[in-house]
Amino acid sequence: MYSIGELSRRTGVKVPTIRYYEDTGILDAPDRTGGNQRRYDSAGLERLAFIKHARDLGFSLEAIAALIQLRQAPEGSCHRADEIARVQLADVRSKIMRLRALETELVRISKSCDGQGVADDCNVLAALADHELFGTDHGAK
Amino acid sequence: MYSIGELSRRTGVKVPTIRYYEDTGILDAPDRTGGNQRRYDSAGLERLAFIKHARDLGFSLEAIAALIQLRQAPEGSCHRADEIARVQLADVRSKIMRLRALETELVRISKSCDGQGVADDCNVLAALADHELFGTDHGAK
DNA sequence: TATAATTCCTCCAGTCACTAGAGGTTCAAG
DNA sequence: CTTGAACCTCTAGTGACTGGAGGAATTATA
Repeated sequence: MYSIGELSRRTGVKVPTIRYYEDTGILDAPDRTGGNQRRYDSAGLERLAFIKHARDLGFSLEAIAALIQLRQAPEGSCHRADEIARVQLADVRSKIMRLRALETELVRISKSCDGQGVADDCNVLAALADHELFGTDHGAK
Repeated sequence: MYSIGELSRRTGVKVPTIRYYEDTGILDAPDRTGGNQRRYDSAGLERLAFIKHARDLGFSLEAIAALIQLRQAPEGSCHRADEIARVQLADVRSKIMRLRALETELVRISKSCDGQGVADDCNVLAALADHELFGTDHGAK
């Protein structure tokens, strides 16, 4: 049996976050001691590790809840789990593309500024003020 | 003079977001008509375009507020603006690296699942459950 | 066994950057 | 002068936590 702090140490999930997961229903409420403290078993530990890993991969809590549903209904189809993972992959890829464009632009901005001049003719500020310098299609989500 | 809707159309920033920017102080409160409606001049338009562009580049509103301070104190040093841009660039790069690691992992997970099996032996779920499958260093921020 | 230090409890508020809705007012066109 | 679009304020909600207050339980040490 693990206390909430022990669970936190073993999974790397902060204590208030564990309680938050319980509140939202993604983590089952564990048994309590006579003094009302949470005591987790290895199933609880496993579940939290699963959530942590999925969160680290960028899955939303909503997606994780769906994944857990699937785990608990083993006769269900794998299709949905695969779909969730593929949506997540597409999302990660689009984020990477967007960030790469930002990187290019920031490099250009930073390169043009040696940090020595006065703000009045600072290229960082000028670049930010003037859309035309690099086209305007940054807003795409 | 532009109404708030006109400003929204010209900058691509939604109306409630413009009001939100005013609330937080990042955008100056404009003059009002007799009927209490906001009317912006070209300075307001420019300022909002600046904010929009910086937001698209991933700057926080806090960082943008600092940048605006610098623009309004033209005798100040360029150094701070350059620093803010460089921090932003470093942040973008670390996000890209993290996302690339996630991409690799998600590809591996997805490839192992044809979506046809049952959840009980679905590799997506197994991969998520088992840290050991790909090492454990996903939590690095 | 007594005490001290640590960990735990609940509840509430705050973060960031918006977004949405209710209920009412003003503006511009015809 | 009427209609309908756009505007106003205010409140509350989003996601995924994070932090603090104030107090109770547990664990370690003397």
